[in-house]
Order: sequence, then C-alpha cells, then structure tokens
Amino acid sequence: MAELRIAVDADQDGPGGRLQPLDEHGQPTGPVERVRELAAAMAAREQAQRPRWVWAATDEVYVRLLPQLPASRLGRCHDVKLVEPLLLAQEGAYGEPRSLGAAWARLRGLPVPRDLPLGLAAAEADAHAQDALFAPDRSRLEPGVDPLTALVAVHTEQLRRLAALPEQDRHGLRLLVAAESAGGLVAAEMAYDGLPWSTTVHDALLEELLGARPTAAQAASGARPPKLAALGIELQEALHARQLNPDSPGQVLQAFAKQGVSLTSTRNWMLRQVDHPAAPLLLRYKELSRVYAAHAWAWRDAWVRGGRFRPEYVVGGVVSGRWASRGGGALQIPRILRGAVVADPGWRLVVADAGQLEPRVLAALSGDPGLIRAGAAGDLYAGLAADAFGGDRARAKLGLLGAMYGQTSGEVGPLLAILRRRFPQAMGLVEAAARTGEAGGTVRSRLGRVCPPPSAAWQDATAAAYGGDVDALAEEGGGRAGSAARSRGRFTRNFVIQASAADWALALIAALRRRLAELPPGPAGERPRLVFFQHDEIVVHSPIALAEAVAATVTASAEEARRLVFGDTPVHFPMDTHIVERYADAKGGEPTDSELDDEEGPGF
DNA sequence: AACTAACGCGCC
DNA sequence: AAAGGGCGCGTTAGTT
Repeated sequence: MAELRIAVDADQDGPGGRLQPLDEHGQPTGPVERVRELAAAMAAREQAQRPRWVWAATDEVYVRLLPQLPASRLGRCHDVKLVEPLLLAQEGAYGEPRSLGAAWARLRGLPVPRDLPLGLAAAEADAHAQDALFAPDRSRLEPGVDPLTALVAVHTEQLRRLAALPEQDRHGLRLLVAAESAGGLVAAEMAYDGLPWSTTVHDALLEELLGARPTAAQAASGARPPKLAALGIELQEALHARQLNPDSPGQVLQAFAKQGVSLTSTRNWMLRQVDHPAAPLLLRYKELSRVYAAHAWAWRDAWVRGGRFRPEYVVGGVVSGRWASRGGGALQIPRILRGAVVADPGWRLVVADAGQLEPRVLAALSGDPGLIRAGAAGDLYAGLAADAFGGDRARAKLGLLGAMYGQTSGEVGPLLAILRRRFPQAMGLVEAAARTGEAGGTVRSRLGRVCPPPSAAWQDATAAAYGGDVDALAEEGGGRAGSAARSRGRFTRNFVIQASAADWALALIAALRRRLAELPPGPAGERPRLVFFQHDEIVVHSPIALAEAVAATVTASAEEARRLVFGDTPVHFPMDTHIVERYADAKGGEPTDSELDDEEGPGF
C-alpha cells in the first residue's frame, strides 16, 4: 500500500493553516486545502488516514499543535530539518545549515541562510529571527517564498536523495530518517508533558543533604546552606587551616601540602586515593556543593512548574545521534536527587534501562562469536571474565571499556592484548575505525549516520607530519600532530559504537511511542507517556492499571529495535525494567532476557 | 563590569 | 611524551 503523506504549513498567526496530500514520492495528489483550525483538521485526518505528516520542523510546527491535539496526538512525521543533516552527511557535506529555508536555498541556488542556534527556546529564537537579514520565521525562508511550496519541493528532493543512495545504505537511512523524525515527536512531547517532580520530596532531600535554604539575603552575601557550612568547618579542622576556603582549589592544595599530602589537583579520583581524614570530607563537600549550585532551590525555581520538570531536548544535538538538552541539565539529574521524580497519585513510573548496551552493540556490529557468547547468559562482563580473564569481572570490564574508548594507558594495555587474541573480530572492528579516523576518514553508525570529517586545523596539523604516513604518525608521532591523529582515532573508534547504540535507542523510543499509543487508555482516558529518555534508559509515566502492560510494551519495543537495527543478530538487548513510585527506587539489577516477538517492518 | 576559555564534575 | 568517547552547566581565572 502506498503511504499517504500530508504536507503541513501552519499560519504564523492564528490557528489555521494549509494541507496538501502527497504520494510516496512527495508529489502532490490533490489541491492545497486551507483549514481554519489546523489541529482539529489534522486530528480528523489522523483518525481516518494515518498519514505521515510532513513539516518544516517538529520543534516549530508540532510544538504549537500539541496543546490543541487530542490525547491520541499524531502518529508519524517527516521532519525536514532533522532529515536534512542526515542526507547532507551522506553526500559528504557537514555542518551546512539545516533549516527548510537553507535546504530551499540550496535547491534554488540562492544564498543559504545560517541556522538559528540548535535547540534555542522558541522565544529566544524568535528574538534572533527578528534581527536576521534573511528570515522573519524560524524556517529561515526568505520573505515572499511560499512556505508550503518550499516544503513540498524540499521534501520531494529529500525523498529523491534517499532513493539515490547506494543500495546498501538506502534501507538503513530510510529507517534512520523515520526514527529521527519520531524522535522529534518524542522530544516535543516529553518537553510538553514534563517529568513528574515532587517539590515536597525534593525539599526533604535538600533539607537532609544541605539543611535549610538560605534566605535571599543570605544567598546574596555568599552564605552557604548550614550543613555545607558545617562541613566546611570540619574540613578546616581536619586540615588545621582556620581560614581555608574549601571552594578554592589552590588553598585546599596548600593545606593538604602542609599536612604532608602532596597533590597536583583536587580532582575526585585523586582525592579517593588519599589516605587523610580530610579527603572524604572534601569529597562530600564537593558533592553537596554541586547539588547546591546546580540542582537545589534556585534550579527548581527556574525549571519546575506545576509539579513537572520541563527541559528542552535537542534531537540530533550530538553528532553520534544522542540527544542533547538545554536548560536544567536534564540529562545530568544527580542520582542523589532521583527520589524527587515521583509518579502522580494513582500512577507509576515504568523505568527501564538497556544494560551493557555498548558492548552488546559491539558484539552485534562485529558478529564476534566470543563476545556474542559472553553476553548470551546475561551479564556480559561476567561472561567475558569467565572466558578470558580468569573470572576477574572488573578487569574484563576495564579492558572492554578501554577498547571502546581507545584507552591504552595504565593497566589496560595488557588487557587489550588478551582481548585482541580472544575477540579478534570485535577488536578488529574498533581498531579499523580508529585507523580510519587517524587517516582523516569518516565512519558510519549501523544505520548510516556519518561522523564529522576532521577540521581544517586537524588537516593542517597532520598533513605535513611524517610525510603523510598516517600510520606512523598515529603510532609514534609526537607533538600536536600525533596527538591530534590519535585523538581523532579515539573519536571514530567510539563513534561506531556510541552512534550505533543511539540508532538502537532511537528505534526503541520510536517503537515504544507507537506501541504506547496503541494501548487502550485507562478508565478515564489516561494515557501512559514517555517522560524521560537518557541515552539507554527510559521512564514512562503510567496509570497503575496499565503499568504491567507498559512494561511488556517496553520489552517488545526493545526487541523490535533489535530486529530493525541489527536484523538477524543473535545478540539481545535486555531491558532491566521496574515499576516504581519513585525513579530512585528503580535499582539496577541483573539484566534479564527479553521475550521474542515477531512482527513486520517499522511502524514509525 | 562583561566576556571567554579552561576546568571540573554531573550524567550516559 | 603521552597515552579514555559524548554531552551541559557552574565556577574560576584571565582578558578586554
């Protein structure tokens, strides 16, 4: 069955807009239709036709529609602004502007408008747009260009470019395009729905950790919360330094030196090795000091409203395909505060993370039989240890992480030699990626996301060195050039894994979003909502009655993602799933195997 | 005073 | 000699 697509142009002012039906090649199949209530018109067509909605940018169009849509929302979309950089990278272009206006300008041979900064909040972006030479709106179209005309033309061209890709890349890219667009929907919805955040529990945690909140006047004069101040005094006593400012690394180093402890920095990993009573005090001080500065009362005043934490998620914000976020440090909520993420009364949190995702991705990518066997029983690192490290799980994990990140120093070196001997296909894959990067090349994720090429500065630094012998340069080249070559090797080495893991995670949330929408709503029409996504972990806020079904849906979605991204791999990506009232109660345990679930192609 | 770069540390 | 990937955000040190 040919897929119905509908292009959407929302009026800049007011609730109306225009719709145009398209065929699977993006060609119009009917006239442009003007509607007075865009959201209502789209909701009706969603019910009747289940089209793929085509628009300039989800973070522009869908964000405005969301408050007016029914709870069932919309199913699928094609986001021109998210797709454009994926295609540009296929064509060897990187860092080009990605807006509809930019794509239109390239198509027509016109001057290409710069992008607005990625992930800019709507109000801020509109302020920027006012100043810009080119465009009065966020699509960056020149005045006088019909947005719907440009959208239809650019969309058709994107489909043509997809179809023109080499056959071996086409399938993966089509999947990536669909998944990236679905990610846009999820990101907009997560920002709109918000993460349930209990001010009461947050307060209790802060009280316990820091004591009472300083008054505005106290805070202005630099006063710290009572428990932090008390810890500072303890630290002064432990170091016999009355005037010590614990926030000053220089003073702390001096004080330790006077106690006969010679440190080169106050980094946490260094302090953990120090045998002095002041070291644990300082570590605790720094931990609490960070909570106070980054995630305490001031943070909450800025980011929590109506019992919801509402950050902004930036799809495609990381070159590997991971999401970035803006505002409130959404992807860095300290574990110590996760108790404040509390389900509403009558609701639960379904918390699931993909245990040991990256080594499993390496196993699937490389097809290495030893690594596949190591992960088959559950704990991959334990399997690896039993197989090759005399049962020493810690060393097995250290070695494999070192292989994936490009670490060579310390005790990792000998571990790599063991891994090379026992898992030659897996090690061969990451080392080939490193060599490609060192030589200035690019690498691809499983679905075909391409890493950025090296910068001009990198090429200048490395081109002349060692007479162009990149292998020798990376192996033994000193100075900036050798260091730059090795650094890029570590980046491309990690990219193939991190970006392929991001492919899988994106397919996971796309499948999960669709499957959650297919669940029957609760008795009062309540719907489970995906409220958090952090690289390899998701949280669904669900009515209690649906929580078990949601947990099963997560498992099925992980299995769907496995099949879509890795085909017939024997590797599984088990989700560790918990139904809890508080995020903090979802303790990580041993991974369990997902159930098999057969079905047809991607529905997102 | 306002800005920038480097650093450290939170998360994965 | 140096020798661990990706981010966001707050602080500090240095600059203008």
